[in-house]
This record gives sequence, C-alpha cells and structure tokens, in this order.
Amino acid sequence: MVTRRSTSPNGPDKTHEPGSTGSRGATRGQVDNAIRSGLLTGHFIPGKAVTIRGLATELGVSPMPVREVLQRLAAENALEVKPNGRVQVPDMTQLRFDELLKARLLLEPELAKLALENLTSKDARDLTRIDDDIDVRLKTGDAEAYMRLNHAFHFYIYRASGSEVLLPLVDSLWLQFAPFMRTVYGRVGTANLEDRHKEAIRAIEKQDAIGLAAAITADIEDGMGLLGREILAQIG
Amino acid sequence: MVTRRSTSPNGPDKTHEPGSTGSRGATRGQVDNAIRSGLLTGHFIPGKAVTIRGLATELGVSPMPVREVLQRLAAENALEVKPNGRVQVPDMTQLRFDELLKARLLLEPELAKLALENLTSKDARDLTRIDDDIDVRLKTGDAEAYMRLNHAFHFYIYRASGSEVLLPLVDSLWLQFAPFMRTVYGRVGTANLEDRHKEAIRAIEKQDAIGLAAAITADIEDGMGLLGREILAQIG
DNA sequence: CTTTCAAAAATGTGATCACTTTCTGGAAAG
DNA sequence: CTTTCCAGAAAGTGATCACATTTTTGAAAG
Repeated sequence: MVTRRSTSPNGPDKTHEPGSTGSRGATRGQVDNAIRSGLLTGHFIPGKAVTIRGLATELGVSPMPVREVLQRLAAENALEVKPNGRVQVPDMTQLRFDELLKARLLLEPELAKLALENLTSKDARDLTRIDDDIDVRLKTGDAEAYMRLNHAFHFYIYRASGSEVLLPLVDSLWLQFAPFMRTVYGRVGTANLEDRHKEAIRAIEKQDAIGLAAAITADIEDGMGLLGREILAQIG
Repeated sequence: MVTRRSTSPNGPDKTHEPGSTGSRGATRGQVDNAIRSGLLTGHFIPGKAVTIRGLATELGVSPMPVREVLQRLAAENALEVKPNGRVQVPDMTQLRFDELLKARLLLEPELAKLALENLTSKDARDLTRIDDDIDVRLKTGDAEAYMRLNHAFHFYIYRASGSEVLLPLVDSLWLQFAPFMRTVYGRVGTANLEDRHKEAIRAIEKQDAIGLAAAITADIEDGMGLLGREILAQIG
C-alpha cells in the first residue's frame, strides 16, 4: 500500500517536505511569489502562453500548486484564461490601457494619503535610498531592476496605509500593466524616464497630503504617458 | 441551493461527463457561479468556515474544482485563507468597511459615467422593471431577493460600460460587503431601505452624466449608511 | 461540573492518474 | 510552393490518494 514517490529522474521532490520550509501552503506561496514577481519584473511577455506543466517543471513542483496560483492570478486579471483553457498574459489594448490609467489615478493618490500619517522621517530616508538606486538603474538601463525598485518604492508607501481593500485593488492593477511596461522599456529604453519620487519624498517629510497626492498623480501620468505614446505603435 | 446530480449515493459522477454541459472548465464555472451568487445573496455568513469537501459534497462535484474556485475568490478578497489553511468569509471590521465605502464611491460613479453612452431608453425600461421588482421585495421583506435584484440593477448599468478593468474591481468590492449586508438586513429588516434608483434611471433617460454619477453616489452613501450605523452594534 | 488529554474525525495540500481536447509537425496531395 | 489532413505530443480538467496538521470528541481525572 505504498505509492511510489520520487522515482522519476526529475520532478517534484519527495513528499510534502513536512517541516522543511514551514507552515501550510508553503509550496503554493513560493510559486505565487515566483510568478507574481516574474510578472512585475517583466519576465512574462503579453500574449505568451503560460502552461501549468511548464511552470511546474521549471519551479520543481507538481502541477497542483501552479494550477491554484494560476487561478488566483486569473481572478486578479493578471492572467487570462482563454476559452480553450489555455492561460496567457493578456494583450494590452487601448481600452484596457485607458482604464488602467484611470483606475490608478483614482486609487493610488488616495492610498498614499491614507498612508501619510503612518510614514515617518525614517521612511523618507528608506524611500530616498530606494530612489537613489532607481536613478542608478535608469542610467545603466537595467529595466528589470528598475521595475522591481519602482514597485518597491510605490508599495513601500501604499503598504504603510494598512489598507485591506484599496491595496489589493492596486496590486491587481500593477500586475496588469507591468508586463506591457516591460515590452515598452525593451523598445525605447529607460534613459529618458522621469519620475516624481523626490517630490513624493519631500511631501512625506512635510506631512503634506495634497503634495503627496499630487506627486503620485504626476508620477503616474508621466510614467503611463510614456507607455501611452508607445501603445499605438505596439498595436497598430 | 444548488442542483445536486444525485446519481450515486455519494461522490461525484464518473468521468468528465464529456459532452454533457459543454466546453472546457464547465464544472468549475458552475461551482464558481454557485459560490459567487451564494456570497452575493447572503448565503454565507461572515466568520463562517467554508470547507472544500463540504462544498464539494453539497455541489455534487469532486474537491478539485472547489479548491480552484476558493483560491480565486480568496484572490478577490471575497474569502479569507487563514494561516491554518482554513477558508472563511472575512469578518467585517470598521477599517474594512470604511475602505469599502471609499472604494465604491471612487469607482462606481466613474463606471456609471463610462456606461452612460451605451445605455438606451430600452435599458431604462429594463432597469425600471428591475427597480419595480425591488420595491416589491423591500415591502415583503425578502432580503435575499432584494440583494440579488439590487446587484442586478447596479451591474446592469456597470456592465454596459464594456469595462475590463474597473468592472472586475467593483465586482470584488460587492463580493466583500454583500455577506455583511445580509447579516444587517437580517437584523433590521428591509422596510426602511431607500435607494436612488429612480434618480439614476431618470439620469439615464436624459443622458445626464453628472446626474447619474450623483445618483449612484447618493445610492451608495444611503445604502452603506444603513450598514454603517449597524456595524458598531454588530462588532462592539 | 470543569478541566485535561488522548483518540478519532475532518481538513488542506501536494502528487499522480485518466481522459478529453487542443495544438503541432510533417507527410501527402494539389 | 502551398494547402490539407492525420498522427503524435502537449495541455487542461476532474478525480483520487497519501500524508501532516488541525479540530473535535469523549472519556477520565480533579
């Protein structure tokens, strides 16, 4: 009455690895982080198919946790389940882009204002450190590192809000436009990117809610503006 | 609540039921609809545990599609996966409630404005029919039917927007507050509920974007106001 | 009657299987 | 050279299994 385990040359490791990593759903959490960060840093290209077995092999786990994570990400509209069951990174369209911009502009400044009272001068210093790193990566043209750090910068602020509703919504929005962002940077580079991070940091130091919201708004408009100018070329 | 296959004493039916219902993922879709509408009509009580095997048995399917749907709904924050892996309907808190109200006020009027240009006088008639039905249910105190119809009314409008980004976000918000809504109606009844549906219909007939947004805003504030007054009693 | 604690039941998780559908590649026909 | 079509490969889906953990139960002890 013994099921054969770990007989195949490669494939998932032994059993549940009882106390290896830790608590319940550890494998799923690991898979979730891997795919999420892959989306946010542009490892997945819009239109590219994402297969359960492929990812499972790549991550060294069984198809099960991958299936569940893919369903989760599809529920957040970070992935798209096509009628034939195939999963892929959604293609960007003008409609989707316009809506993503609108939703970001509605939610993110509000989230930043909620976060402001929880942000201290220490946080401003942390953010400055991240922003300095961003400037370096922009100059060296490291698009992947830039995307990761830009995400870290924004969500350092948003997370401080302690939000349980708005934050997940914004999370979903970033997962949706990030893959497209990456294709644009691959085309036009990162050299002439400008952000309003320093204005945001200054507003945090002064506890200036209006100023912070304005900085975030401008940052979104600038950043998405670059994407917007390229979207027609990409599609048309 | 849900159709039971009732072929064998227990356990799901044999194989995939090849051409029975139709296309790919049919069972998952059925489970998804069942649980979603259950949440929206208040069949699930906040704090109540939701078990995979329990739902699977109740719906007459194997645990697999239920697992995936529960993960989806957890990703939309309609359900909560606790550290021990158990899944439950999240409890309402003051923080969550305030954020849900804020998010609804930010997104839904905007969504209604997007939809306006696609709404015709025929749609106004359809909405009137739904609203008349709502009035009846409010008088008879049928909370479940009210919730279903109120959802139908709002999303009849929102769906007309053709939105692919804002609409799913609002979907998630409704899934989050609906279960709590139900518990409040069970406590205070539905008799003294007032909505701004007729104002919204009038604005649609006149193609008045400002008026429609104002009606939706007022409708949300009125409806959530009733919930808000009860939330402290429920929690404190 | 309350508390303690061990046995039993229930639950989530990861893996694997069987089956159907879908996609891919290449040979054959035009 | 292009198109058609079929066989093999690949992929998603639902079901089932084995296992660790958690929860519940129920009896014994205080």
